[in-house]
Amino acid sequence: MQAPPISVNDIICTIRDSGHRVTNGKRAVADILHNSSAHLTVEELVLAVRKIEPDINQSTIYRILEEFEELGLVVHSHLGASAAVYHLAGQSHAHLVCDRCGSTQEVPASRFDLIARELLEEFSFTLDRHHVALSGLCAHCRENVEKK
Amino acid sequence: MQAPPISVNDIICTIRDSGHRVTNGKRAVADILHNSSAHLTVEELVLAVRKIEPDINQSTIYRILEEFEELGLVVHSHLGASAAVYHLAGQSHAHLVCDRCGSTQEVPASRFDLIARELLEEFSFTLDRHHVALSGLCAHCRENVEKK
DNA sequence: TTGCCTGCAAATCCTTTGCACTTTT
DNA sequence: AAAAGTGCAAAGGATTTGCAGGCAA
Repeated sequence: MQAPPISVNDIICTIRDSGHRVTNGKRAVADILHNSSAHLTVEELVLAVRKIEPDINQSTIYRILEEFEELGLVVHSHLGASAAVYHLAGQSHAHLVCDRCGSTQEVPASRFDLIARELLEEFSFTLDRHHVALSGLCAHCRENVEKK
Repeated sequence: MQAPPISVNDIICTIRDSGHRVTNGKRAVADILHNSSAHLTVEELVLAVRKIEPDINQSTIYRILEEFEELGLVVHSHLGASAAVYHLAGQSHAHLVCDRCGSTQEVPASRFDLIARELLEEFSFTLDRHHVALSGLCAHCRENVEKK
């Protein structure tokens, strides 16, 4: 059920095949996302990309990410914090976000196969398992709450 | 598993008990949220509250909602659209948000009891079932995608 | 009276957009 | 050369904040 890992080359080919153009900026974004298992904010992405392409502009990053999302290469989530985070679609996982401390854990997307099937059958809703973000309390914050 | 319904009076008492003050603005916000099963944006809430308290300011609404959330009376979700939506915690349900058309369906929170238990056991994560928002495709948009 | 609450306006943060210029194809 | 991509700056929307005055306790 897990999508196969996507190489930087796969990304480049997908861009070209879709009729879009391959630029240094896109190569750099693909590179960063591929070499980072984390979920990055646009700001973090900009800083990272500038180590490769120093003159890249933030709005260009936004536009590249928009294109990558349309191509299904990238997904983003709102993890409670204000800014959205992005990562490659191949690294398919859900986020568990702690309401208190903001920490996040990742859960394999396959864990949502069952509920995805239920939602499809009962609500005709096709869950995007690349894009699940669940709120709650992490173990640590849970303890602190209970001590009160 | 469903939280008991919260009356406007319960809300007022919770505010007072917590040491916060009860104001007309808070009463109005409690009233609107209680009488609306929908999930409201701050803007919608402002318009609704102004029918009761014409001079209320938007930033006051934000501050009231912040307080209500801290007290556990209210929860908000980011339903993909830009603005967050708020509703009473007692009206416990998850949102299914269509990525294409933005439509939302509600699902009883109890549907997430099983996965909540799994997440707790395997990841020590306490899911907040009041705050689940899942992305995907609604039946209608699903059809359109397949026709392509 | 005390100090929490509010209105107002300005600030901030994240994201989008218009336009002229530069690349990719 | 044509079209897509980019930098820059400005606009946009959502949310937060500082401060002076107003109101609940």
